[in-house]
Amino acid sequence: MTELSAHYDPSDIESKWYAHWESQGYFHSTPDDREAYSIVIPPPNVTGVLHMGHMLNNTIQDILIRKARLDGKNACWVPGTDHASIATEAKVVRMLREKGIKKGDLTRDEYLAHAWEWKEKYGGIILKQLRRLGASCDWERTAFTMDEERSAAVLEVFVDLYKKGKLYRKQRMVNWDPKAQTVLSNEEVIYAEENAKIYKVRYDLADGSGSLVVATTRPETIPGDTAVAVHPEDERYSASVGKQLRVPLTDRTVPVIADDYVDREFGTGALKITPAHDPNDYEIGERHQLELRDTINADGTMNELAGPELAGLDRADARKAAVKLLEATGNLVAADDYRHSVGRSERTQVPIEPRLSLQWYVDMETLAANALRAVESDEVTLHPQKYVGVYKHWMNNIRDWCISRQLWWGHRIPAWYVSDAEGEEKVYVATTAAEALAQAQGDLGEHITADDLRQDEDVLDTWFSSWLWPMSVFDGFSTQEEIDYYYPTSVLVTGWDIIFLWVARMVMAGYEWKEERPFHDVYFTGMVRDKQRRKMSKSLGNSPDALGLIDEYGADAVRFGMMSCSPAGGDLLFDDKLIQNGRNFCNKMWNALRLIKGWQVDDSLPTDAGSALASEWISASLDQQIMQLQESYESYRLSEGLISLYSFVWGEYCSWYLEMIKPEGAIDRATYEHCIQVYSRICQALHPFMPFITEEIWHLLAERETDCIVTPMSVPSASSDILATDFAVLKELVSGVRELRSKNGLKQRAPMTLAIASDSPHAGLWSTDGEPTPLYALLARLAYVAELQTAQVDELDEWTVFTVGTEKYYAQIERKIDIQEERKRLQEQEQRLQGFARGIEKKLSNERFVSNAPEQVVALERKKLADTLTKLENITTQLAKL
RNA sequence: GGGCGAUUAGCUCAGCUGGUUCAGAGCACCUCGUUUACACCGAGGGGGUCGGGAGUUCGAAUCUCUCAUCGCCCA
Repeated sequence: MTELSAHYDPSDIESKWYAHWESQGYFHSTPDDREAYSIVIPPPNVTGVLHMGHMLNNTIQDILIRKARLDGKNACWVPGTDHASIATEAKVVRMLREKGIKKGDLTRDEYLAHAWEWKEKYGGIILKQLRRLGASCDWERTAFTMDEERSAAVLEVFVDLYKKGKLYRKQRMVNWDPKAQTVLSNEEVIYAEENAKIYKVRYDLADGSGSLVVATTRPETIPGDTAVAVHPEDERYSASVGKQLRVPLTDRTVPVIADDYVDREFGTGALKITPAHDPNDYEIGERHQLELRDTINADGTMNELAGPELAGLDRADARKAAVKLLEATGNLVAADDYRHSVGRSERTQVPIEPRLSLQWYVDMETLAANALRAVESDEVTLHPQKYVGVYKHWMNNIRDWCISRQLWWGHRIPAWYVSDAEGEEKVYVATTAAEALAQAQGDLGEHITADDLRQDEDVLDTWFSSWLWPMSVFDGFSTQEEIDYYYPTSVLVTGWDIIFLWVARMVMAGYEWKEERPFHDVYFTGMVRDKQRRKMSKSLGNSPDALGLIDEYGADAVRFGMMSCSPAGGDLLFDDKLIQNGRNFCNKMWNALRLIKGWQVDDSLPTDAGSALASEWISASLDQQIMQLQESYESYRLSEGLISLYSFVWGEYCSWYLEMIKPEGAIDRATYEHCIQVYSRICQALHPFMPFITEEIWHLLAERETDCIVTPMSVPSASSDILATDFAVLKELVSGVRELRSKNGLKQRAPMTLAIASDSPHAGLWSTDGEPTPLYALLARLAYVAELQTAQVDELDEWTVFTVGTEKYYAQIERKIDIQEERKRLQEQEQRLQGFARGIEKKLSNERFVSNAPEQVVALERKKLADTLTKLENITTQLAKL
């Protein structure tokens, strides 16, 4: 076991253990008698590749699932992907274009065949990549939102909502993406300030009595105008209200109407109303029963209603053309620079076109009420809590959910349309065409055939399948066994940016179909950003290559780096430095292993008292550490837990304990075994965070039958800290001696003789009845102390004095210290302590403090004061000696 | 315009229900060190009065108000 290399090399070790764990079936779960602990993965897009956000998110899930496994629970982490309608459609269309195929030339079925082919070939790469990270998913359960079970669930839910009257179809103003030719949800529209022009256009009154000037950023929509609105109290225009205006570029006239929506300060105070192309105008149009003139086609080109000059032009070109025409007719009064917020499609980046469209909606009222109550009553707990406010605000201002998308890739809406005898359209909603036909026949007569039924062309919003995910992955809509066992899931780990799109909707669905929350806790991760706080994005190119990082530093190092700096809900400002810390930590642990494995064990050696005491202390200290870690888990403070473990391993175990027991020659059996036992427990505690290196060290420490990943860790319920204070003094004294050497230019290992006043309360720590204590043995070893004398203070005049807490220690050394510096340092310290003492004195002389504050607090203040006064005395002594 | 949240060392952040020696960590910084686990290291050190102001309290980084700055969400 002497051939361990000086540096830890993760590459082979990581692949070796992942394969081993998988072959042992540790990740697979089936219901049994144990308590279930389940997590469903936030399904990444099937088109996705691993990026920093996924790594952070999935590391957290893996930590929680591994911890549950170590706690002896039946841990089940279900992986999968979602079909990502828009993103996948974009990829497939591009692939087809490269092959010279236009989507428009294909039938729906032909197109879908290509899409599935693409999905089988390239989709779900990300699931393979997650293995590199160490993700212990139950791969046998891998689900896809468009596979058979999940699709069946979607259709069933759609039909159910329809039967309950919670679905409706309505003409509404929607966010239309003319490039993708689909509706977008508000969340898929990104608003940003952009430079544009605002045009002032003159509209003449039809009776020739004058004109109004209207301000608009969209002159191309003028042919769609059906009114001009002014504020009812705007005196500038009160005479014009009710009159007709000639619409420029057309031969139509429209009325001037009064509506208090109009902002008198904005533009000219006269607003052209285009109900078919602006959501606000649409509402005004409804109030005033205005005509809808739709002048723009689905693909963003102008139609014949826009007039012969504009028809056929794209929106942007039409705007330029309209400006030219307005100039020609003399109606253009001004064109000023203007900065305003423009909404663009998250996917295609083109400006959103507000468009009237017949869409399916979910009535959210009752759904939202349940979801609101769940969070308010803490049935579903959000971490961190600050998102509760955001969540409630949204739930209280809920809007109906538009679920149809004008795409082919996705779940086709299970609604069939038939025209009845009067030519009126009838809708039949059913999970199958046959059922819909039966309904239609029952309703309209046996003469109706399958050919008369026309299925809705649209598919459902991808979120309409993901909101069922915690139920559908357990096939909860057709079988009971698994869902009864695994549902509700334990925790959901996701980004706060999809709190409405996904989290809230899952809560709604849970109560709607299982009458139960989908998860107990929600852990929101922050966004991964770069050092300048910019979001990681492909276009900025500021995102490191996730797999590249794993290749370079190892998965454990990457996991450590990300987790060490990611409080719940807080952003992670990514820096390679973080990952390097992780690598350094791995190396530290590796070298601790090398040290231990390099020791010769001599069974004939007795255990010395110092080592025995050190072992007792480190075990108690680890107990404490593990209890603290447990609390960190319970409150989802994973970063905190990891950091404190890290400090324990590096600081307490390596820097103090291993140095305390490090033998000159061979080591005794008991100390050796103890040190290995403690290290093994460390491996278990650290395993969820850094699974690979802990498994490796676990097996190198000792021959074992079991793997670290499945060896339950005992969590102490209480631990003794009686040794803690003694060891705190020991450490302080060791540091004090080291500082003394450092300041006096002495070699760290030069033997030194110390003394302590015989009446010092510390005296008993180092010797009893003239015999050195075990603690002294550790002091001698760590600080290279040759002797510690107990003497009367007046015998120590020639010695150098230094302090440990409130106690004076003396050292027999040759001073080489910079006296000026030291005096300055001590005087500064003196001043600070004097100020501190004054503060406490003031507090203690305040009668109200003494009578109101708890006894303990007052006693503590008294002790603080006494200690401070002692320290001041010590400083006086030290100064006098200089 | 409405809502949510933030402001603690050079940087990134802890500090939970106000009180355990005038605020902790990691990184960065400074000094020293390469005699056998680790320079992906060891030892030591410097650095902040908790955004400004007011208030509640015996006592506030921690509670309240206010101002300022920033971020996010929604209009």
